Amino acid sequence: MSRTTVAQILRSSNSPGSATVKGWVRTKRDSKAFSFIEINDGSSLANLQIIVDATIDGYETSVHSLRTGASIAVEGEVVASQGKQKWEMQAASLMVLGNSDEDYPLQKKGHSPEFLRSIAHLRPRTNLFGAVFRMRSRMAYAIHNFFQQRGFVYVHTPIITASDCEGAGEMFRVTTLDGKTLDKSPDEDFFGKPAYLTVSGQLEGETFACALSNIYTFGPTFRAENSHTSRHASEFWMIEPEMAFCDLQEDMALAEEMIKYLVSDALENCAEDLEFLGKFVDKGLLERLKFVATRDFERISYTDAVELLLKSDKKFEYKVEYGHNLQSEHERYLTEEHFKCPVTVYDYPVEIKPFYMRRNDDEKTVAAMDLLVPGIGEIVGGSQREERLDVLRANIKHHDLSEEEYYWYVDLRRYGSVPHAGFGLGFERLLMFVTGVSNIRDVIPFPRVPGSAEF
RNA sequence: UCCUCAGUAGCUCAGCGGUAGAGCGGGUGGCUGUUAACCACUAGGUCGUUGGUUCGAACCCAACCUGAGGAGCCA
Repeated sequence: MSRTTVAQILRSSNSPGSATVKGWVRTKRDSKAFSFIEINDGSSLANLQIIVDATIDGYETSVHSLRTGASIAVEGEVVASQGKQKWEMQAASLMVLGNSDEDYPLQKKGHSPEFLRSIAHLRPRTNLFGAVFRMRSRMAYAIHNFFQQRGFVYVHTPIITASDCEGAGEMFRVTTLDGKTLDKSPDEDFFGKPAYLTVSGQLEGETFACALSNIYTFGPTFRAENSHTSRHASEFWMIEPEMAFCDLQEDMALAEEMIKYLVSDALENCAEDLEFLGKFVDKGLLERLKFVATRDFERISYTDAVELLLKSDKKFEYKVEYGHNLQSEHERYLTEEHFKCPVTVYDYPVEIKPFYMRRNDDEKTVAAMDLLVPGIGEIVGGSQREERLDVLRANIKHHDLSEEEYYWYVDLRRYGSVPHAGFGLGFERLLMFVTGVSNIRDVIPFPRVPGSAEF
């Protein structure tokens, strides 16, 4: 008989009749005449309760010695439960596929996220991580839906790249030189020049936007920053749409629309997992998500934001000053205390932003934007790109970059240049926002952070 | 890179200068449909590491390691 998932059984409205389920034992309660076994196969948060009478074949040898974590296959009749769940299974036969050693580390009680991180190979078997990673999968799917429905083309930008800097942080070097040859010149290395893991697919994305109009990337990126916070990882996934014939206004509108779309999709399709997360991880989660899905976001220029911060009674650890980046505490004040909703801050001072952002007519600011959300801070960063050849060239020079290195990027401005814009969305930051999980290491299957690349 | 806090049983923690403890988990047995089941018994620890102070250190001091939180950088 083919396998029925736990989710299929639990969600059926009529009695499903006889079925075979396979999964892992979450808990077992023995009585003299029978045992209750709860199994989970990851198809849903909830477990299926199975009643095994002691009269069943092999009860003494198999069921009695069954431990938490064991994998089993059970065939039986699904019947209405006398307990608090709707359905349960009366086992006709039970097969132990693999018992679990007695030192199985997952108990039938709450564990700290730090401990679970140390057993990242087993943590998807917990309610929390099952919920988080089902949602991660759903959100990835929803991201593709969002862009595909709008006619965006999915582009795979390279993971190994030779163009350095881009102003997006420290890079990991990729090399085949070993301990003996490490002092050799990069000319003799695998690619004939220094190569790195990408920190962003944006520049390559722009080349495709300048041909296919609307594109997006969705893939891993790497930053060798030595940052120790709950919001940074060395390897993370990023979504980067890029649109030709597009200005900053349309760019901001797309970012806001996207966040709303993803939050709505989660509410619609991850109800069971969200209910769990709202109960055990973040009490205000559902309320916040519903709020974000329905309410308009705020927008404020950098200049106005600075003024607003200066006028506020709030005491900040760091001074608010025009021309400086907004500190985390400033961003959080805007989104969490002042507006109490997602806020897009736009038109930043030219000095604090990278070379490719479009200079505004005031000559003091660039057409850049950051979308801030409560609890996380910056979740999206984007800009309209500089499409004017002479201005871009001057910027490259001003930032001490080599125009030769970026000849292909400059070429886009020589052959049919168009206004274009895009943004980057940190996938894990989105997941933190949508799941209420407060540490980035708990929304990525195997986190890589400075000093740690286990599993 | 900087600042702060924490490392005691498999897990969560108490003990804070005088012979190492609890709950949960594990093992064994019992049990009336249980649901983080219940009851009884039981095994389990170089108290993160290395030095120092002391008659005596899990406890005081120093350095280091690991983890967490925050800052910066960013997504």
